[in-house]
This record gives sequence, structure tokens and C-alpha cells, in this order.
Amino acid sequence: MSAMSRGPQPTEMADQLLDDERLTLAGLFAESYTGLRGQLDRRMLAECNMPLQWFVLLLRLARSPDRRLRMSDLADQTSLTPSGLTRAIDRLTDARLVERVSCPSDRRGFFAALTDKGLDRVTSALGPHLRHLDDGFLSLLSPEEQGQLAAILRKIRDHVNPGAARPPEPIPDDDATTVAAS
Amino acid sequence: MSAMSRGPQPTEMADQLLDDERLTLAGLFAESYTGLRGQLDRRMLAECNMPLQWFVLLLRLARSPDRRLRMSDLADQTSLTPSGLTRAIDRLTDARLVERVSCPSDRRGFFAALTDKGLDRVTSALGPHLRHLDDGFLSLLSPEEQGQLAAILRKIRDHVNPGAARPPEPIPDDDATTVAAS
DNA sequence: CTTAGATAATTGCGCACGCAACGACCTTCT
DNA sequence: AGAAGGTCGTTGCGTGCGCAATTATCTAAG
Repeated sequence: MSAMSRGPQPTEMADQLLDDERLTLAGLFAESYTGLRGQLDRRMLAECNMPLQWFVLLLRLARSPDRRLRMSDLADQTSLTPSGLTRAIDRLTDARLVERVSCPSDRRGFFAALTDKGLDRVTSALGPHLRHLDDGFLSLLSPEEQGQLAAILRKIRDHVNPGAARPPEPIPDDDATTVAAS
Repeated sequence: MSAMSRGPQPTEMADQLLDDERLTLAGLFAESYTGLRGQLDRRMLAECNMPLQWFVLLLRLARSPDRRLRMSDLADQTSLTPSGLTRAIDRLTDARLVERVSCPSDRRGFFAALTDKGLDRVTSALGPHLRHLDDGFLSLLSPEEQGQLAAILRKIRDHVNPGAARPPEPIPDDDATTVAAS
């Protein structure tokens, strides 16, 4: 084709690329997610009086064994940096929805542990949120499409954030005093 | 609390809901998009020396008739508020990649218009970005899956942000000479 | 035991965003 | 024409996040 000669307009090649399907797909991904997220956030705030971020964090904890998770695990699962997670947990702690519990096996580490109040909050927000999800996109999709979407997104998630798919982690046994001395 | 209590509890209903497939799907949506976005942003910054947001805005303009768009249209298409868009265009204007052009038919309005420098920047970033998209998720998906994803996301986008799908807007059949002056 | 290197979580700093309030302008109704 | 109300874009303010540096602790090597 056009070799290094400066003849044909370089913009033509670029114009072709500007219409690339892949860009459109990436744009749809961004617009659909961002738009949906905004909608869900506004409705969570209006109906349940908390930001969507709070709900997501509380939900992760509620679904975890013993309703607690290491800070670093929670960070991995939420695509937040350790820094961002520290601040987020600060806010939840101030609201008495989460407590920091120091980890006995690693004195650097902390668990974020759901309080009773936090559990109440998240369970009472669950119904509204599921309704918002239906309104926001689930009702648009057939069961088959939902399955396709889940399969595709899982592939992407596992690829961009392998840490998030990890197994529930070595179990903390309550009365096990395995902190064997030296 | 009742660490050793067994038997039926009101939490059981909630526990069922906590495992709802819909929550998992929503979580996958969030994790996959956020993780992908972070990856794309870091690579754009590293290889092309600009934030992904800049590239997205410049790309929208490059794909628009006469390489310009009304501020409000651009805001709709990017899920930014008018406020956020004003600041973003400020930054691009400071970098001489975009110019504000007042709209002759509505003196309240402005076009964001791509400069030559801006066009260069976006076209030179196009190749790397497409490579990042392939690396980030497209290479994981069969053509069929890409089609399914596009169809599904388009439904969601049209539902959560109907304004973004609008036709290219009534064209100003002006002569192309309007931009030149100061 | 001692030392060097990795890892968990936090903090200072700067940046980008949304909301609400505002001024400028357009549109419609009387 | 004149007034009322809506729309376009910008600004003040507060918030949330990521990056880089820091402290405390764990782990590995000599």
C-alpha cells in the first residue's frame, strides 16, 4: 500500500480506524456501565440514604465467612487501592456500620467486620437495590442474555483482576489457638 | 453475636437474597469495567502520555461532523455532568488540543472543536489504544461473543442514557471557514 | 541473632467529579 | 413589546480517589 511516500492523506487511514467496531464496543461498555452506576447510586442515596459504595462494601462483608474480610482482600475485590479502601472503611466505621478487628495471625493486618447495625442496613437495602437492578438493566435482558453477559463479564473480570476470583481464603478458626509459640 | 446459635432465623431470608444471582451479575459488571478502565487508563498514560479521559473526549470529537460538538451533546455522550465537562474541556484547551468556538445560532452555546494538534494526538494514540483493548478484553472473546456483548450493552445504554444514542444532530450547512478567526 | 527485603495498612498531597447556585440567553404566552 | 420560564454553560464548594512516601510487621538469608 502507501509506502513511506508522503503521497496519500494519512487521515484516511486514521478515519478508517476512527470507525473501528472495537471503539464502539468499548464506548458502549463505558456508557452503559457509567450510566447505570449513576442511576443506581442516585436511587440508593434517595431510598436507602447511603451511597452505592457503602452498600457494595457492606454487601461484600455480609457475603463473606464470619462477615469479615481482610482489608487487602476487600481492596482487591472492589477495584479500590489500599488507600481508597482505608478511607472508605474510615467512613463506614464512623457510621458504626463496620469495625476494624486486628488480625491475630498477622499484626500488620486488620479485618473489616460488619456490625449488627451494618448488617441491618445492608439487608434492608437489599430489596430496593434488587428492584433498581431490575429497573436499570435486568428487565431488558432475557434469561439467555443474562447468562451470556455473566459468562462474558466473568472472563473479563478474571483477566483484568485475577485476585478478585480467589477462593474464600484460609479459614479463621475461632477458638483455635494455633498461634503456636516459637 | 450468636456465633453458635443454630436454627431458623430472620437472617435466612436475607441470606438467600445475599446469594442472588443478580447481585453476582451486577458485581461482575462493576469489577470487569472498573478493572478494565484502570488498566486502559494506566497504559494510555504510560504510552501516550495522556489520561484515558482525554483520549475519549478527543475521539468523540474526531468522530463527529466537522470535528466539533456542542458542550451539552458531549456531556450527554460521556456521562459527565455539564460541570465536569466544563473542567475537562478547560484542561484540553489549556493543552491546545481543543478550542471553544461560540455557536452562531445560539449565543449561549459553545462547540468544543478539535485543533490540528488534538487530531494528531488522538490519531497517534489510536493504534496503541486498540492494542490495549485487544489485550484487555477483546482477545478473550469470540466474534460471536463480541456481537452478543455489543447487542446487550446497546440495550442497556439506550435505556440508562437515551440521549447518547441521538442522531448526529442537524448539521450546520455553513461554509467551513467559520473557525479561523481569533 | 542480625540484616535485608517484601507486605499490610495508613497518611499527605493533588486532582477530577457532582451538586447547587448563578448569569446569559432563548422561547413562549399574553 | 414585556414578563415568565426554560436551557446552556460556568463557578464555589465539598467529597472521594490514586500515587508516592511512611511505619510496623513478617519472612528469608547469612
